[in-house]
Amino acid sequence: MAQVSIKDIAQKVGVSNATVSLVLNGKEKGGRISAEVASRIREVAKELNYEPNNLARSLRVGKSRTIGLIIADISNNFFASLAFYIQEFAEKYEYAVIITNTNESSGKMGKMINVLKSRQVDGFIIVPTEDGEKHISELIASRIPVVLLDRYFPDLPVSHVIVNNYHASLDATNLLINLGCKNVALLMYDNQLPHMLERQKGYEEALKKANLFNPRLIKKINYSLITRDIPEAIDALLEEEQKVDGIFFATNSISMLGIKRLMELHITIPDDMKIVCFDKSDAFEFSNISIPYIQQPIKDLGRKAVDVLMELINQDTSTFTKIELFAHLLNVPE
Amino acid sequence: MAQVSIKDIAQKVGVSNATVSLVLNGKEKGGRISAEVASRIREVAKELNYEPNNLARSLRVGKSRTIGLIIADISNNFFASLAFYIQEFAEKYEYAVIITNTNESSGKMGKMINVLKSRQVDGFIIVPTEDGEKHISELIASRIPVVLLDRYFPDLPVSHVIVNNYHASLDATNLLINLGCKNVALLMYDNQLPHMLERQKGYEEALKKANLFNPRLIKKINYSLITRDIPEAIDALLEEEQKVDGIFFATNSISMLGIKRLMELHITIPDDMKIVCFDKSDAFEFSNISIPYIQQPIKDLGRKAVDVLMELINQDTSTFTKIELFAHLLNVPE
DNA sequence: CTGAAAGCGCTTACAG
DNA sequence: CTGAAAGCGCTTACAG
Repeated sequence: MAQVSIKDIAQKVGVSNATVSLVLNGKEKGGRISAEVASRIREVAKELNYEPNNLARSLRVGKSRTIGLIIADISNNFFASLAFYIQEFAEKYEYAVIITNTNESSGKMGKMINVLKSRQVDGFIIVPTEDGEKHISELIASRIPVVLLDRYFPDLPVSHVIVNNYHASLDATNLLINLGCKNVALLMYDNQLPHMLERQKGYEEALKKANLFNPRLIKKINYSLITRDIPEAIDALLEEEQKVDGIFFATNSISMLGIKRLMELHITIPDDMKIVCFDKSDAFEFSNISIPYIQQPIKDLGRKAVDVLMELINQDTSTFTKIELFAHLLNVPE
Repeated sequence: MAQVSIKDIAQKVGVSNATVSLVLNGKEKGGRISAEVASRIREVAKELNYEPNNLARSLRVGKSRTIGLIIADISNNFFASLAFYIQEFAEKYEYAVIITNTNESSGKMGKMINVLKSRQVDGFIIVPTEDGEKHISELIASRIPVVLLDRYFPDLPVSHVIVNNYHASLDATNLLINLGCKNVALLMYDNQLPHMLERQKGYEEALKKANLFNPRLIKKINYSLITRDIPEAIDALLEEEQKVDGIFFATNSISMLGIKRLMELHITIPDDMKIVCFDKSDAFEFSNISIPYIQQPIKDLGRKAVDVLMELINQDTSTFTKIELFAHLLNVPE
């Protein structure tokens, strides 16, 4: 509407648009603008309640100071916190964040990439979905800075910030073994994403080393059928000949429903069944049992993702940075 | 970088920019462009992998197709879901959403309003903070469409979408009364936001009608000191002469810590203490007791907020719409 | 040292 | 009916 522009200020003060722009951007040093003119410009700008139009600026300078964030499942607490921190850190760089959600659909991820591209985001932070490798590699080809977060594709020449899932899972499984479990199960998602496979690998190696590995105890859950698959998996495990005495839940969404099922069946944790979870659930607060879990450094993940992206945007090189953070076990019984 | 523009297509096909723009926007009907030219343009656009620059478009048409969403506390599950739905519905209108968080600070809310304004958002959806009335009224004065969500300021001429907090709280308190509670406490935040005061009012009226009102049983929590104030409040209630037998928790963040405290003290729910909560917490899933709670229609709140804002944006009137939805009690014991 | 002009990529009112 | 031109608000390279 009655948007005040640089032109209005220039007119009122009686100088050129350029001079106004220079002063308002603090670039007066080069073109030694008289102090009076400068202060007069600032005065009028305030008086007219001038606010710069970032759209125009972006169009001109070719940078939008906007990050496109694509999250696989924003209803998951872990990702929601991640989004929160990314926003906080981006703000420090004076970047805005457009958050979108794919609901684990690679088709939607592709669509979101295009939406955000057409809005001229300067870079992407993406938690990719399964089968999304093609979309990511196309994005890379278009030479827009990208950082993958939490999940990654080992073969793609792209920066990422992840947690060492293998080690975390190794530790978690070893904890159950050290607590005396002989038949340790794994509930994980049935997908081919490397981070999930590495959680499986950590689990397997720990058990193999202890001579306790039994492939029958790995249950794979279909993401879109969790409310059906998880109780079924738990029930199946309880019917195993070798009494299952430990479970490693590979994600917090799985642990949520898994623990719920155990409680429904009146199985006492940790007496009848010892468990370890990947990520904390809010729900832990509530229960009076202390459940060991793998704590990912969410804040650091967010910070690093933003830092790496900013480097990519600013130095305009085509190198890539791979960052791996370590997760730690919490609530370990003494 | 090698961004393909309308000009490139025009040049290659040998027509004007205008023609290309018309065709690509499906506005060929007016200016009867020959079918061959149209299809040739589309062909070349695809071939060059053309993607429109929305920034330029926005600058020209004066609409950014972007909503600024300002949330008071994104770490709260209720608001996170709200943000999620708003995004989903905005997408249907081909609007993007820039989500920002104020952490309940009105100073930050003011800052965020300016950041989003300079990015030329077409409208705002805001969950305002306490003491934020001035910022909101300034925003209204600048004639940008605004919808307040979940919270509101009764005196301000601005659209809002809220839940009838009074009725919900009346129902919740009556439930406790009907279950036989004689001394019903309220844990609420210590602020002057109308939605909070209405929750208090519903609580009070129900108890007054039943001749059970006792102002000593209202405990006000300082938002930034919840981990200290909530256990203290619970402990104080338990020392009341008249044995407190029911508690109404006015928000899910309060209920989370409140229930945790009760469990630490080994107070059995609902035998020793009956409770009702405003909003569901994920944590409920976990516990094997069924806790009655007020379910707000989160999805509808999000949908309505977007619908109202879109109307405001499109019809450019200065009327305002006040929408009130009803919440319902769930998990009510028979 | 400083102002006038060009141009970012798009759309639309207007002249031919 | 269609193309050439203007202009959204800004910044910056360039001429004076």
